[in-house]
Amino acid sequence: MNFLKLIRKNCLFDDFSDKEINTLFDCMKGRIVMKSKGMLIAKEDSKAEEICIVLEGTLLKFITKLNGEKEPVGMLSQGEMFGMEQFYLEDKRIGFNVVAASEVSLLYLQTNSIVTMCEKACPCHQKLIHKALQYLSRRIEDLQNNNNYITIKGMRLKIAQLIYDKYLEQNSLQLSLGMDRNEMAAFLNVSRPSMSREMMRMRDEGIMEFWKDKITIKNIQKLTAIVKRR
Amino acid sequence: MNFLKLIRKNCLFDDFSDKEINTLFDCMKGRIVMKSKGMLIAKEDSKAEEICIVLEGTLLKFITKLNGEKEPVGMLSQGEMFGMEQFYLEDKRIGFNVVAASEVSLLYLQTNSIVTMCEKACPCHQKLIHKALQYLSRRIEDLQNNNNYITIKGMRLKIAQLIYDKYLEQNSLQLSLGMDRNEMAAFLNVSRPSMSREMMRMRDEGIMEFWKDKITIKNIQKLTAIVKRR
DNA sequence: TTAATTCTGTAGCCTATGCTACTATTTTTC
DNA sequence: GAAAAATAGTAGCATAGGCTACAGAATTAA
Repeated sequence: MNFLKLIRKNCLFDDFSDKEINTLFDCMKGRIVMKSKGMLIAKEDSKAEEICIVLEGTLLKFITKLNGEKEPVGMLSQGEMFGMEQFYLEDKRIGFNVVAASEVSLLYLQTNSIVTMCEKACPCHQKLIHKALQYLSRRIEDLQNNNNYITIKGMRLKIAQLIYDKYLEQNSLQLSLGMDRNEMAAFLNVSRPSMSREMMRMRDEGIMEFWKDKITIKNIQKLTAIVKRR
Repeated sequence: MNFLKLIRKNCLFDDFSDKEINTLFDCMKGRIVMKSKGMLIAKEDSKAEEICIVLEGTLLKFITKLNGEKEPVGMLSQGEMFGMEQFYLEDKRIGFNVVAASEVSLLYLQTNSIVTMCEKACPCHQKLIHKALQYLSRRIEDLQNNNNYITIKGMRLKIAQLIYDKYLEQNSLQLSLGMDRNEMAAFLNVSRPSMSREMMRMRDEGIMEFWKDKITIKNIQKLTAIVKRR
């Protein structure tokens, strides 16, 4: 797949013309880097001076806990990026490690030039700034929503809400969670066996069926009933 | 207190000159509005077209739950604002109600003009954009930190971490929480009696003393010991 | 000052959930 | 295709913490 198609997977660049992208690429001192699986992309206390956009492959974010254990805190797939929100902070500290989960190609762009580039205030300049503000705003919204799952009281409610949201998102009674049980438990901030136990109960009550990360909602009324009264 | 001093309490404007502020005020179609205690400032499903900065007084944010109950979700004091992060979202929906908790004076500014104003790319334009990006980034950081408390397992750990953070922040063994027990419990996402119970235990063990929202750390070693091994 | 209301601490009960195994199944590796 | 490593379900026990209810302080209102 060609470079222009790839870069448009990223939300900052999704509606720029070929010409504009080339201009921006120069403006922002773009450079493309390939890394192989397992390589360290960024250390958690390094400073963000560039945005890093995933063109191909997957990155893994993790932090090192005080006891030395590594805790995964998310992943970045095609089109996603990191380094933007840190750049504008006092210390620019990234706060997590990034490692390649597969063969990856990455695009680095100077974050700095988002604000300072092209003194003539070219039209793509404005659009890019708007996109940047949009991106950060969405991150805020996401975080506020993520809080939601963690804040929700009750195992059944957490599970139901997650499935219900995926149902709305994928608009189908057959949905894919996109994570395994461990990840799901971590995401909901509960223990895996307890979660499993409750999922089995819900299956027994005919609310849903599941196999690995595929869920089939069998009784949408019951599911909505659980979700609605929170 | 004069207008210029007041507007500089807001993080977007904290290092602009008088002249620049006046320019921006015109550019962004600034208008100042007074409201009295109890008045509704914004409804939760209205659209953000302007930023609203608190010049004087305090605003209260709350959401209406499905059962009709009002749940407070934060407050805005002098210099703080709302409406910015929502403006760049698809639907611009604010998502919470805002009501005046006291006599207030508010400054409204057209969010739109942050990106589009002064085609000549005047210097204050760039600075303002940078400030906006900074503000949003800080919000992200804040949210990520708030998650922390909620994610922490164990009553004692939650309490200890909160107090420890306040200790670092206020740099004194005698500190002020700035919230009552109910707010604190809500903030840590636990029940008030359970929290109280644990606080009493910690007092009995000589870790701390407290009276209302004032805490005195009696044994900082013990406190750090709790916090350090998470 | 008294009354009303809002905070805080206390007690006791009970359930939801964490945790530790262990097993069965599936996927990966070589 | 056998062995190894993930992944998922099950069971049982221990307990942290939720909830209700009440009492005493302290603050606010009248």
